[in-house]
Amino acid sequence: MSLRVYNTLSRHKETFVPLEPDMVRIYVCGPTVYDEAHIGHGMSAIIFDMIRRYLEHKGFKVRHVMNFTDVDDKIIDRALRSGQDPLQLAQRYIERFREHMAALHVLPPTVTPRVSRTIDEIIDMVSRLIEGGYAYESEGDVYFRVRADDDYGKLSRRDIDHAVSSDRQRFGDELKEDTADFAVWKGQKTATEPAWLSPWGMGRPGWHIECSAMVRRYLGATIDIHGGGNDLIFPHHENEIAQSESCNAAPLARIWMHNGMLQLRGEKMSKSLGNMVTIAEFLDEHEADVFRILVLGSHYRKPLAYDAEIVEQAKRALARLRSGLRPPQGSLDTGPEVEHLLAAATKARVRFEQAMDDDFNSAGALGHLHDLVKAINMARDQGVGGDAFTGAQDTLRDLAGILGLQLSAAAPGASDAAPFIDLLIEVRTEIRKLKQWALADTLRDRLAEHGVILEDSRTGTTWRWQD
RNA sequence: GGCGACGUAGCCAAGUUGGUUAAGGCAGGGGUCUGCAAAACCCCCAUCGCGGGUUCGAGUCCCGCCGUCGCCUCCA
Repeated sequence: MSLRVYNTLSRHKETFVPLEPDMVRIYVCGPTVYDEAHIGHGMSAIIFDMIRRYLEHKGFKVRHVMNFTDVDDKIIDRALRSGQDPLQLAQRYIERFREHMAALHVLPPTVTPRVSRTIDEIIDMVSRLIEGGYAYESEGDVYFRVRADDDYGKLSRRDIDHAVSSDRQRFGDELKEDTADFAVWKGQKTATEPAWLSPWGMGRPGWHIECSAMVRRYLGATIDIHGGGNDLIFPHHENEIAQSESCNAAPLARIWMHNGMLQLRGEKMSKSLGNMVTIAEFLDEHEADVFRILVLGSHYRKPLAYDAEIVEQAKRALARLRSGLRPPQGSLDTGPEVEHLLAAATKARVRFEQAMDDDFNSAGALGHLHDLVKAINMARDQGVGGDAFTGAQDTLRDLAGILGLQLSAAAPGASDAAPFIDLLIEVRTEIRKLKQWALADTLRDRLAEHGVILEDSRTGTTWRWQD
């Protein structure tokens, strides 16, 4: 079955056919690095990581490019206020970002270009735009001539006149021919801001041009998928399209994918509103898989309301998925129970793929994983073991892995305390044989106080760390 | 004001090219197992914001209304 993907440009799901068979070129807008990344960035990263993993699962070779905006007004502001070098400040947050992504098990993109290292390509592109009549210099700045682009506004579905009327009230920018025009190159205003030599004097790139230049350099004129948060549709992606398509005379991206916003207390979480939870804060308290389940548990295009309760629910859902990986308790390897389990594993695989093929419906896919967990647990209760059992667990691990879930709980044996806990359990087992229930229960309760959960079963006592 | 999205059980949420029983998770209730507990398993728990319309048939299409949210300025 073929993959269908919702395209913001057409507002429809389209059958996905890459330009080159077996190869997908994808560009995702990355962060402006002037502060700690928040879980909204994490959400976006996880969504595109899921997409990339699934594409790879489908057999595509994925060339995935994500930029770091390391030259920007806010970086400059922040740096100057604290007496730092803007590029060094950006460098530090790039490193932080990478650490956080690794902690969230987000695969590193194939290439992560930065504005500060793409200046030549940007200048080249700006020059071409000027040559083509799509941009003009004005006192050291260069502006894109929006009126020269006949299909400007096609992505965000707005017409220039509206943009103009709302813009005109805010800016009285005499340097522009038209108030809807936007900067592709900004002349240097003060000696303290980073600047590079260009045909238009010292200056730095406008915000949108970097992505156009990076796409062109690392992926070519036309790519398969261009992605980002839906808050980037206008003006950022609209302007990228304008620049790239005017420069290259080719479509920028076949498919535009946009994820919904993470909202906190009913509002979009953003740095400017100051209502944010950083990735570091989240990971201080919860595992990476919890966040991934939280994000992939709803559709990527929908807004996601974040609060303590959905974190708790995601935590439970994770524990539930993990229950499917507990060892078998029997060795039954033939019979209807085994057949049922095998059928469930096959069904899970098929349904998982169907869901994911339908515009990366990860929430539906997770549901099918839960169905498989139920079948595995039922089989365990029925005494199924052997290859059929471990095979079904492999399927679970495999499918979860496509979503980027680790599912590995902190292994009980991995702690220094493990030998002592095992010893206590041995002693308690003897106590239970003597039916000294009060003492046995006390032991269990006291261990629970230290986060060690004991579970008695016919085959003995097992323990695990509290979730 | 312009553009767009969303509204499914107590909570999260899938399903909308119309068609047998509206996924799944969490919480809750009942039961099995257990010395007890935990875990697991079994059973129960919605007619899809509201009002019209199209149709043999609509959560799924159309119109209106209400509500929530996003973009229109930097933002994943």
